[in-house]
Amino acid sequence: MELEGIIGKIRGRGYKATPQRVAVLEAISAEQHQSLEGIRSRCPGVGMVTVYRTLDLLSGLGLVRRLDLGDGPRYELAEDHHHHLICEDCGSVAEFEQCPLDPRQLPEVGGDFEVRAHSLEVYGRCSACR
Amino acid sequence: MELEGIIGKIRGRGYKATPQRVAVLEAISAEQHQSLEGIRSRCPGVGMVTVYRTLDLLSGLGLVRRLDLGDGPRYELAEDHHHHLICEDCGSVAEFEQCPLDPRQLPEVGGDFEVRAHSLEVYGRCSACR
DNA sequence: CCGTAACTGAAAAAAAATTTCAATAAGGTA
DNA sequence: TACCTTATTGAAATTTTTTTTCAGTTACGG
Repeated sequence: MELEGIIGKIRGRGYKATPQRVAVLEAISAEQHQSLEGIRSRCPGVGMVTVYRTLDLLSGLGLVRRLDLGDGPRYELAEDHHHHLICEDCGSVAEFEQCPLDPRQLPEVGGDFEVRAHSLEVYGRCSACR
Repeated sequence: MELEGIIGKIRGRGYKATPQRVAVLEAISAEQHQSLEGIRSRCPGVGMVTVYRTLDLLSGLGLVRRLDLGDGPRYELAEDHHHHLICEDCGSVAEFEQCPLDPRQLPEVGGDFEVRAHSLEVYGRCSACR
């Protein structure tokens, strides 16, 4: 759990590491790609408004990623580089680490676009649904 | 413009090609990755509920893709295979055709996951913002 | 410690999405 | 062509989600 590092980044950028923000962060780190509801239920003491604002802040800082995998928005820690396998039948989401991007081609795609990050979602059917 | 083909697919699956659905389809095809508001303003005669339902239907049929590029949901025709360059400064969205995925690696990522499609978003800064 | 600017949260408001249901119309059939 | 059946539409109401407001609170540098 690298929460310490993330908290350090929050402070480093001039924001306060309040208990509420830390609680939201812990909630997010408990499980990847959670719904808002899931996050909220993991930090019941934090007001809804603060959860929204904290997610905005952390997304803006690039510490948290916001996903749309079909239903409502989902959130996850942006620490590690990984991608998603989304089952179109049951909606389950799995992750995989091995990035199938060809690194030689990525810099070319954009011309003078400065690439900073990327996000890949793979859709299909999971083994259980086959 | 391949609307005829898409309309054929709607009918082929047993759904009716109503004027409202065609109007929504034309609105979507007018510009890629539009917001709901943009689509609505391009087919003012179609009620909001019908727009929502049509987008659900077309997404379900795989004819339209739903995106989350940062702000609200966006939609585009799913005909052609392309990906997105999203500028984190100004929010502009560009497309590119050349898919940088290594096709040899993709089948392996999922184990027994059956891959049907994928979606790639590249984040960074556009040339204008540099 | 103190002071201050950043932060929180309850309530209210606004925005977005969904449900309901009576009326309508597409598209097959005779 | 007229008809019939069933899918579809849309206005209104409802529900859900997100944002705004603002008075009170707190983190943290000095």
